[in-house]
Amino acid sequence: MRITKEPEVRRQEILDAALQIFGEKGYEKTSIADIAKAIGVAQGLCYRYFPSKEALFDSVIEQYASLLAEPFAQYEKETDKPLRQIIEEMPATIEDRDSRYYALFHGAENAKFHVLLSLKLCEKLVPLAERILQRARDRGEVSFDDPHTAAVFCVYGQLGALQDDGLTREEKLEKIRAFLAFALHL
Amino acid sequence: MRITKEPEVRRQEILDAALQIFGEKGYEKTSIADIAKAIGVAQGLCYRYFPSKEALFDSVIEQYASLLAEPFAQYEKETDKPLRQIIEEMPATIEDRDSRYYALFHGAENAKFHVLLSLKLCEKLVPLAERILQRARDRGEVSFDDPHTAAVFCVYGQLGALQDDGLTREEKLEKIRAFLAFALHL
Amino acid sequence: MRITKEPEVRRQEILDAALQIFGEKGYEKTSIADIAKAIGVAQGLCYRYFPSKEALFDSVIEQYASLLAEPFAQYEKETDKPLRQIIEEMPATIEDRDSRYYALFHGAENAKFHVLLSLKLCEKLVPLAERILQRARDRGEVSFDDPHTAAVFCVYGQLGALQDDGLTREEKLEKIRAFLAFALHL
Amino acid sequence: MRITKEPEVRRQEILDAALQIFGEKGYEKTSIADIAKAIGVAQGLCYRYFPSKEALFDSVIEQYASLLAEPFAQYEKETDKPLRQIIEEMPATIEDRDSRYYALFHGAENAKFHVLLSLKLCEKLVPLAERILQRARDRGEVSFDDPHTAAVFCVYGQLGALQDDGLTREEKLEKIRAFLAFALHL
DNA sequence: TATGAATGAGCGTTCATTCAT
DNA sequence: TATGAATGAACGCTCATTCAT
Repeated sequence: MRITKEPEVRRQEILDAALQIFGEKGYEKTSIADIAKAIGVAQGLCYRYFPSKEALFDSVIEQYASLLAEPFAQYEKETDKPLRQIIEEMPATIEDRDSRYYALFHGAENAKFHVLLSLKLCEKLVPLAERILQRARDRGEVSFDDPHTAAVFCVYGQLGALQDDGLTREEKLEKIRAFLAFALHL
Repeated sequence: MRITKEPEVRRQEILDAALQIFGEKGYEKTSIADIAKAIGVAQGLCYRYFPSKEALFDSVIEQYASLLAEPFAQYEKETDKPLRQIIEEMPATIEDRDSRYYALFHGAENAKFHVLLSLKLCEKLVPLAERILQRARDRGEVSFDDPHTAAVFCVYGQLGALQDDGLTREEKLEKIRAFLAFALHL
Repeated sequence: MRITKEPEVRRQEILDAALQIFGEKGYEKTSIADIAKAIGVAQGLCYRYFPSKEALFDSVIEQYASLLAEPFAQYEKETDKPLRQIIEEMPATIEDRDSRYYALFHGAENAKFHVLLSLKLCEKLVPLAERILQRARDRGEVSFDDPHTAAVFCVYGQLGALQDDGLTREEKLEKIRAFLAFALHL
Repeated sequence: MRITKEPEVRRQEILDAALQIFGEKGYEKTSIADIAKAIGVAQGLCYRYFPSKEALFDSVIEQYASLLAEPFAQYEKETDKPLRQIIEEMPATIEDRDSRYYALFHGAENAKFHVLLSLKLCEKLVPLAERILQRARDRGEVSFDDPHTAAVFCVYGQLGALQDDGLTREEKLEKIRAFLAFALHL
């Protein structure tokens, strides 16, 4: 039984399955056969869309980090709220979409996948955060010299705080908000 | 020709070789055979000391992160300098030892190794930074509510800033110092 | 040079080679590489057809025991001869096909293989023998209470007698016939 | 800590542990290391007592089959009861000692071990059974031509009957007794 | 007699990748 | 575009066995 689909559709199908399975089992323990089987397709077909397993993996990380960053990018583009309010709302915004896949990312097996993805996401969030901080500075809400470094600290510091064990997600977010308000002198 | 060594010595020998090679080629492209060959020993011997390749890898990360954290731990234990001065000196201190192995960590192949190691290092640095911040607060130099979260942001923010491309190491460090002084209200 | 075959054909090819080599060298001393090499095929291919070496071995035993039992199954289905005559003819019938592979089964190396196969064969022969004895009883030729146990003794006793050393095959068969006639009160 | 023992004691200690573990895990999945560890001894020591793993295995089978046969050998040497009574008592006699280790022999893993041991045991029982039948014939209780073949059928038939599934041990033994009485014309 | 670190060869297995169809 | 049998290279790992102590 041979089902033909639009190349873009097939490509996305492979990416979706790969995300799922890489997320569950990690890079090494996932085989191309696993991915192909998950969408009911011949192994060879994956190689028409991605030159190698590693390239597929990188595409997955790239695309999924973008997906996770997207709602925040939207938010950043549209908002002109005061920074204090943004900090209040931001984490919730980010997590909206995240939570859909959140379950995947906390096994023992896939810790490395999680880490790689988180870092990629940070990379994408930094310029957004930087723009927000820039505008806040332009409006006189804050007064640091270097919005880029400030953005880096905000984003990666948040990563670290979320990584931290021992608290509920909600508690972590509350602490993040409090510290950001302090550090940015709001 | 059979050379017998003290178990601890052999174990460390394996760990050292593994660090070297994992750092050069990354986890997957490194085989146990590579490591064994590097120290002129039978493959099987590695399995007397580590139950699996993954366990060996984890031990390498663990030990090397400790090694990198050690000088800073020393520094933290002995110092009672004002926070401002610590920030001035700290990065240099950390990098002393780091630089010895620094060359290993920036290939394209081993990015994942680097990332994992950095994160492990951050884990180890957070409690040290926390203690320093605590003491500074006790001395009235700073006034945040939550030294733990502050430490997390300092350490992970620094990670992000060092990860950032496009600047020399020295420039990055300068920006880190500046932002820390600002964020901690010094 | 890549030769593709029908899965069933390939599967059988592997089974045949495996029988040959397991029979010659025994389970442990046979490697999958040996089997693959014998049919000029990549090792990995064996794992498309059998999930493990042990599963392959079991399939070999199973299939070959069936093969050896088959002529006797034929015979059982068609015959309605008196029991006395069946005993006279039976061993010869069984051994027809057996002898084709007989050479394989008497090295020192493969004793275990032989034993396992023999036992499997006995398992398959018992129900056939039971049916024969049942019919003989229905015809009043014999008069035991429990045809199943009788069949078990006939089949396994024969196994023991053939296993026994020191006589030619023909002599053993003659003794088997004589004892069966006696034990069944013919 | 180095404990020296009489060679014979050590040898037996190794045999006992090997029986235990071969019985549990089967030949292949048992390593010399397992056996050595079980008695708290260095691997190398096993090689002072047995030239190879296979030799150790064979010794285990040999010795344990003898152990199992021993009570029946005793019985055979001392008894001059009528055959009918021997048949009544025999199975119980055999199983006395057997049952001590019986638990070991019915996993899926060690089926092959069980089979090999059973066959070895049969080998050892045949001459005993033969002597008993011989004496019974001398006393005029039975009247077959060939006591050897009769013994073979009795012993191996019993093996098959015990191997058979679906009945309790007690039921099997009852059927064996009944058939033997019939087959030997008692 | 006993140790246990070390060997070294090999094995089962996996899998990314290819290619004839 | 899609299949899936086939490849081939390697890899993690095991283990019987040895040997310096």
